[in-house]
Amino acid sequence: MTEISMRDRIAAAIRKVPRGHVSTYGAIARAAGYPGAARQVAQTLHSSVGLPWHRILGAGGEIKLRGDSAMEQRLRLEFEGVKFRGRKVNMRLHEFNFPRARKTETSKTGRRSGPAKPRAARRKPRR
DNA sequence: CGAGTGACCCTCA
DNA sequence: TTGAGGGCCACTC
Repeated sequence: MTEISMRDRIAAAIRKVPRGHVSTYGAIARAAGYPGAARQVAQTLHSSVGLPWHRILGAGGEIKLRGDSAMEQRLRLEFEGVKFRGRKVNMRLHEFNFPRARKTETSKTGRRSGPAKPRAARRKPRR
């Protein structure tokens, strides 16, 4: 059952991000159960309302927005106590870790410890 | 039903 | 560190 739409699930993950913390599209997508669906996270933020969209940043903690939206997001985050490091956010201090997300904890290299799911379709036509 | 788009991510050089 | 390329997935026209 649980015919939950992907957006609802993503929205739920976004709502789990507490104030003063931030997350990335990829992290939200993974926490929602859709690894690689980072783009859908962005669309969900656009379609859904009432979500802390300003707490969602791009990879590396950089704001991928443009124009006034980017400025607003930055202001909102700073207002919540998020520190910015130049144009990027200091994820090291505010990157939220999802409770359900079991990413095998990155050791130290920060890389994913092997593809839990053999993405066979990840073939590269070498050109 | 097909093609294009998008508040993106990851990997390699 | 920065830059470029390829891939993923849902929604819209």
